[in-house]
Amino acid sequence: MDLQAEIGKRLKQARTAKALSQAALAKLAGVPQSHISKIENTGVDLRLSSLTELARALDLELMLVPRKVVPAARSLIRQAQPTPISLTKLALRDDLAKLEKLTDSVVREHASSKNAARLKSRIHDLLRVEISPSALGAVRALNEQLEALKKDQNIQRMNAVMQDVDRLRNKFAHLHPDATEEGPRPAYSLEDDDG
Amino acid sequence: MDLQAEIGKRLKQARTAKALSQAALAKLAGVPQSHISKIENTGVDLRLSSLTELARALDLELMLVPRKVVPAARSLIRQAQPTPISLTKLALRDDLAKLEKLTDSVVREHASSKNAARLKSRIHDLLRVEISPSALGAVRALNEQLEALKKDQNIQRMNAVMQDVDRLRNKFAHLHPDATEEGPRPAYSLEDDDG
DNA sequence: ACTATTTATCTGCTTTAATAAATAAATGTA
DNA sequence: TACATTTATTTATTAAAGCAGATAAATAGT
Repeated sequence: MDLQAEIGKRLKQARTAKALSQAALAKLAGVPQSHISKIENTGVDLRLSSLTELARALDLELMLVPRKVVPAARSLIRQAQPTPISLTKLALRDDLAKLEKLTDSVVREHASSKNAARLKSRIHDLLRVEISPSALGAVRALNEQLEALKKDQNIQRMNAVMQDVDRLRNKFAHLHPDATEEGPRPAYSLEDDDG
Repeated sequence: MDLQAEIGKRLKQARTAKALSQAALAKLAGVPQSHISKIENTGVDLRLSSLTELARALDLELMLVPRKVVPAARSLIRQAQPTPISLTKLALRDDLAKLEKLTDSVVREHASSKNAARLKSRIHDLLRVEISPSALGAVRALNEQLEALKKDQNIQRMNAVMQDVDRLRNKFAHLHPDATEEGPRPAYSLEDDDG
């Protein structure tokens, strides 16, 4: 990949990381939106002045670094980025929120069903447990099953879901034996427990 | 100072540090010499491609660094530079070489003078001692005196110089008592004794 | 489906870096 | 001083970024 494309990619990454649209960045950096699109997609042989304006707007600074220092500098930059695990944690949060919503939908659609009420109870038990980001896939699978249940309540599928819920809950309840005994502890947290 | 000028200055510094002429760098980087002159002196709003070619030729790399990481990165870069003390050591070497030359000149011009012969002997004693870079100023002052002696031998000035030479030698001979007893040990060395 | 937002693409014009040389001026050395 | 090397300045031309908008196409949300 050539440098222009690389810089363009880096700028796009930084922009999206700050949840800015191209138009918003255009305003901040004093560069037309159409130009930003080109820079991000086809690579442009930017002038220093344009690059530094864009960088400034994205809280970046252009530096000339001695080649032998580059690995160390890269390492510094990497440390300052959100880690993949943090991103997975964010994704897990989203999917757990979705799980709760889908459960409510299923219960609402099948209000008279005892099974539905039981399912809801199971799901809520699960949401009270601290779930590791490694369970992202399993949570997603549950969500898919619930989507299907929403459309068509099937007793067998519902039982299968409840079993999966129980299995998942048991997996993480064992890791935290106090979890079931404490009060309403949040099932997930955004706090950084790296330390 | 604006960024273009700053980059130009940085590039000049890197070039001279590598003892490259503008023409030599021009060849390495594939940029005309005339352009390099302009970049270094008036600042040019360079294109990314040009800047990276110049940087590459100077063992530098362009990086986009998050603002909060910049101080740390600067620190890394500073560590990778020759330290002021190393530069002072180089300067001392130059001035000691000059001292030796000037002495020879003075002696040559006043060949029949006993004082000149004595001075030469004193200077050679001094050059056999390990002199610290902190003595750079004193060595320079001696050189100035010798420049004056070259033009006009003055008995009083010569005596003053000899006293200064003795004083300087005594200062560093005390730090290394073995220096006067060992064989012809070099008076100075470029080796890095930081470790 | 409809609407709002975002991004990609296009047009026409201006500016300036880049290109290719040449040479004047400055600096360094013997 | 003479000569070699280095740097600064100049000329003419070309390419492409930059500027100013406008709008088509894609995406996201309800």
